[in-house]
Amino acid sequence: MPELPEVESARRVIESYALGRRIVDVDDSDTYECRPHSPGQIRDALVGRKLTEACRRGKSMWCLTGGVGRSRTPGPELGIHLGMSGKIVVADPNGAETDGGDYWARGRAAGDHRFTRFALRFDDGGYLLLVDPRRLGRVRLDPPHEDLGPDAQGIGAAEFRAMLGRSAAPVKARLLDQHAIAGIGNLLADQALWLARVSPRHPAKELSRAEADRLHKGVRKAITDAIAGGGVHTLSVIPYRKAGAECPRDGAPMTRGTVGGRTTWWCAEEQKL
DNA sequence: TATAGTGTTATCGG
DNA sequence: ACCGATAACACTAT
Repeated sequence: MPELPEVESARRVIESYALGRRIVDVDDSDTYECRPHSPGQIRDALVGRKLTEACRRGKSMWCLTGGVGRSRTPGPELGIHLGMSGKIVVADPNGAETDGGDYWARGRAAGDHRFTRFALRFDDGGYLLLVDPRRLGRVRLDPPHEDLGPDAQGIGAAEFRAMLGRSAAPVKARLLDQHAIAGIGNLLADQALWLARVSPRHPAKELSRAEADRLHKGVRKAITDAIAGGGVHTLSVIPYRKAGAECPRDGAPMTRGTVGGRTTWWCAEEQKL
């Protein structure tokens, strides 16, 4: 689920609804989601503070925190990664919930907290939840962010070409490498490659200048479209990632394969090596 | 019942 | 040490 567009939606939910509310309790008892912290460690670090800012780079989020009481000394950062199935839910004092969009809403009734793995409770009675069925998400204090590449949403053409660099890996694998460029996931990569008419298996370092620039534009457009549409599942080629589907541009059969360790669909007619 | 999956990372071989 | 490929992680949906 969450790729850059979904994480950005979640960040905006936190920014709009969770900042400035005093934290009075924290449920950090899920030792898998909160590792390497021990239960109570995150609670002890956050109780009495407020979230003051919601930040994002690629698929990683973190919140800045203020001092306890009137103290000017800021608290630790609260890092949140949504993993494969995570979603942020914020509730107002009346318990009315807001989340980052409809990407996980299907089949999951609001108010079902079976999969809540982490929770902040505010002094007004509202709360912030991380709901994550697969438990591949992460919550941690003071997460490192310097190991991420430039954010895919704002990257420039020259920086994008430099990122492709001399990598011999298939270009899709390079797009998925968060150290090289942060925020692109499996579906965003397939959409961007399809928009640019570039084969996912094309070695990154062998792309022509024109191909690299088309791909850069494809990445930017895919992200913009996904944020506007409500998630990566709304991107135009995604419905054609299935057996028997035909490319919506030229009608050629869609090809399935594994690239960069992930299931990949592309139009072999338009996206040639 | 078996398999795939919108992510990350430890591990292994080159 | 770097690079790339693969398995593993936890759990649901098909």
